[in-house]
Amino acid sequence: MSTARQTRQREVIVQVLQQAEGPLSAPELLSRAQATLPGLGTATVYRTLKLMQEQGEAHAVHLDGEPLYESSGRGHHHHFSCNGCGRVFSLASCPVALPKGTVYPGGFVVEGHEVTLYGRCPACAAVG
Amino acid sequence: MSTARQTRQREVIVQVLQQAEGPLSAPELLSRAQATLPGLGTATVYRTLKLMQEQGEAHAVHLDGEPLYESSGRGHHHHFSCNGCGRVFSLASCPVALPKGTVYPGGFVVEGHEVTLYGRCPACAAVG
DNA sequence: CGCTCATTGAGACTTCATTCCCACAACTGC
DNA sequence: GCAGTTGTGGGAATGAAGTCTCAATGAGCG
Repeated sequence: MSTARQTRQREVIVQVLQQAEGPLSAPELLSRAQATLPGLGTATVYRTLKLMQEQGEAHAVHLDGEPLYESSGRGHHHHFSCNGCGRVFSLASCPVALPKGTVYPGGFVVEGHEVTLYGRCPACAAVG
Repeated sequence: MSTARQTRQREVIVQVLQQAEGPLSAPELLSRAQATLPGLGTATVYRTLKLMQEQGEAHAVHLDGEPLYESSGRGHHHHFSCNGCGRVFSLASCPVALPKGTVYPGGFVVEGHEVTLYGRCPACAAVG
């Protein structure tokens, strides 16, 4: 049995992930965490991410093939990918009404769904 | 200026892609095309795929990080990923009513969307 | 038919995300 | 504070997707 230890690096990684506006790529997460903890290494980020995923504290989403990570516990939500700056945001509301068990024409039984919206984030929309 | 030539391999690749039940991964596409054209190489599949994308005849979608390719010209549609067999299907109907230009709370201007449904395909639902 | 240039196949190579290795550092219980 | 174990950093290693090289092949115009 391993006793998960409380370290400065894990603390920072978790914090960065929780304060992010949406899911982050590993390099982005690393870069943001290094602002607080300059010596932080790649391996540690991945290790911590893996640990968090095993404990259900975080999970991975893929957007256009990019692997992104976000902390769990935000409930049902979807993502908004900005065509301007490329950042990804989490959205609280869900534009889809598809209760689990809905059957689609052809006999497809729906158990879950994922939605990604593309467009302009507030900042990019303001610029034009 | 290059004159795009009509070759047997391109013909087969295009056909396989058009007859597929949904987007295919490159290896899957390769494998299906090899049923008709045994000697077909990886490079040719990627080259043709790239060519088709440049000409708007095909495009890539990413599902859980898997890069999949499908032929264009099917109009607005979404995908259904089977939790049983892992295959991906194209669905004609769209469960989302989000006209381009919709503004989401917070100032997010929607320009497009992508939906993926997860569940059981007809075959897997029948089995249990 | 003959020629030229696009295309092909095979495998080496590149790129990138992620993991491994290992010596050193740092938690935690005592 | 000490011991012992877990965590860390960095660079090498791995694995997978896709691209490149190059000699051989073949499409298509004249």
